Amino acid sequence: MFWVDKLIKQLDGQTLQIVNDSKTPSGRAHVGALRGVIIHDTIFRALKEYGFEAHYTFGVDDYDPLDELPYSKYEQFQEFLGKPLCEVPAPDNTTSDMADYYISEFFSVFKELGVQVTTYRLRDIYRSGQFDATIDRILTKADQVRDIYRTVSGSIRPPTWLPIQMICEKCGRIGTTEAYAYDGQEVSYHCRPDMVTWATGCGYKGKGSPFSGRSKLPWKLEWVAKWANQGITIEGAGKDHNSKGGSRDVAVACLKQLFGKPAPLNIPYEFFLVEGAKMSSSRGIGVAARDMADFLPPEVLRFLMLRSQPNRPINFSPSEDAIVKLFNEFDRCQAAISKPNANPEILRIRRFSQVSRDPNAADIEYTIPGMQLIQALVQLPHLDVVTEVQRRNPRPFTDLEFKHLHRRIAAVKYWLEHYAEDSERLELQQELPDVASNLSDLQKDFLQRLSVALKDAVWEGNALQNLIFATSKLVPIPQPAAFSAIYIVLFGRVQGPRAGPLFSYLDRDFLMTRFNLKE
RNA sequence: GCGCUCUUAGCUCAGUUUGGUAGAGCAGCUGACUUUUAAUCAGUUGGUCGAUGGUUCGAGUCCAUCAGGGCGCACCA
Repeated sequence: MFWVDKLIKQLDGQTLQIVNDSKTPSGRAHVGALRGVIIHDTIFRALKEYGFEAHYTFGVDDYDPLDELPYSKYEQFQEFLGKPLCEVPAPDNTTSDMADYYISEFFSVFKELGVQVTTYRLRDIYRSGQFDATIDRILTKADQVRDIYRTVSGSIRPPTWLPIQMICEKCGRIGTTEAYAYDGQEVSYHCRPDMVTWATGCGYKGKGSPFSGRSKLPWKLEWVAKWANQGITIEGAGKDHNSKGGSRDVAVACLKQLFGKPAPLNIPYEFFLVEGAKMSSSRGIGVAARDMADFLPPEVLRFLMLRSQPNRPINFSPSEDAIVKLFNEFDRCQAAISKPNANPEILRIRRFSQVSRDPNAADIEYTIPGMQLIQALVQLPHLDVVTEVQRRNPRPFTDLEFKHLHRRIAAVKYWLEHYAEDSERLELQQELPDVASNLSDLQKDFLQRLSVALKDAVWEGNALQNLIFATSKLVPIPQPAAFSAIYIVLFGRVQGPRAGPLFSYLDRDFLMTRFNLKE
């Protein structure tokens, strides 16, 4: 059974389900951040399918302090370290602030993936006072919070420690203030220069109201506040939160003890890993969510994210083999739609991979050529890929198929430009490659005969393919050796696209010259 | 140090919650398609389920211990 169906079976009968997720917009969102998004979206879609009244909300944690510079080139942002992200200017001033800048890019991916969420910004929540009552309760019961910290996570807080971060009214920093007293109205705090290593407080000591956006809860308590205030019933988290005594445990304990509410259903999920760091740098991989969405078609990206069970890590590799396999598996999954006895789990995966939120959407039935073929055709110069694949297809493509075909072609081009190793490229060599000198005499003889035979050949794929076989018999030469000879002189590698059709796309004189090694 | 997770066919993984004769896809192999490519179709090989011990009429499944892999947390979110 598909993991999401199992998950929903565990739910109690409560009809209203609120699924929540969040992200701190402190830099370009990594592709791994999409895993949680897709997991929650899949749960959300499935809930509606099962007849629950479901909502999917997504919080932008833009009141968090800037605790590192997104890129070293932004050294001019040094002075903003410690200030709320929504108070830091955007790197290029295209948007009002840094938080908005980064989350906008992330949300643009949501849209393409068909992820529909109700978004909210923590700055608005705090400033509008929606958290005020919760903050008061937490501050009033700070002793219980300290106790939970001690018993659950084993961290000892001084008796004066308060779970609140005031915004320094002098320097505007939020990450450098230490609160030490609350009288029910105002919080006393100290903006300490040595509070954290990544930012320097101004030294101001002050006292002020923690309400209406003048303070922020630390992460663990902020989580509690969201759960308590918004009635969240389902929220998974990456394994970084799910260690014993980690933030999740502390938050759940606080929610129960301070607010008497049950913990939302957790879905602990593993990370999405992109092939080892060494490989990624050598391939110059951009692993931002935006980059991955530019590469993979949306339904393939969804497929990649949700076909693995949440508790399993996903290892993504942009190697040719891995990419071809990914698309092939997606195509098999796609083909299952029209098979009468298809594996039901495969059908579930396919359903939730589709971009459209409508489970009965008509736009999921299409069949387009596989990745190998498109990869080969895209790399042949002066060839209109769409025309060529249409010519081979038994029936005319539908508009929907054209759309997906174009998207797949774009994926191949993106892969070639950003990820492909030289050895993975299929480049028609302008000159005879050096490796051709390693050809055996038999292979050379074969190419020579082929060159002559091509002179009067019918220039059509199957006819050419047959000509190749016939020529190899004349030499005679084992066929694998014959084919690799062809690929070596054309591409400098031992394999390639189906030779007959390939020839038909190429110029007769060019091939005759290339195969005539004696020249 | 604390904790999570994984180990099942060559590869990627289902199956473990509620024990009952080992599964899928790919690869491989065989055959077909008037001839073998990173094509199509049909068929098919292949696993003492990481190790040891225990519970049981019966263990991939439950319990304990061990080994190996991956990862997280340690007062950041």
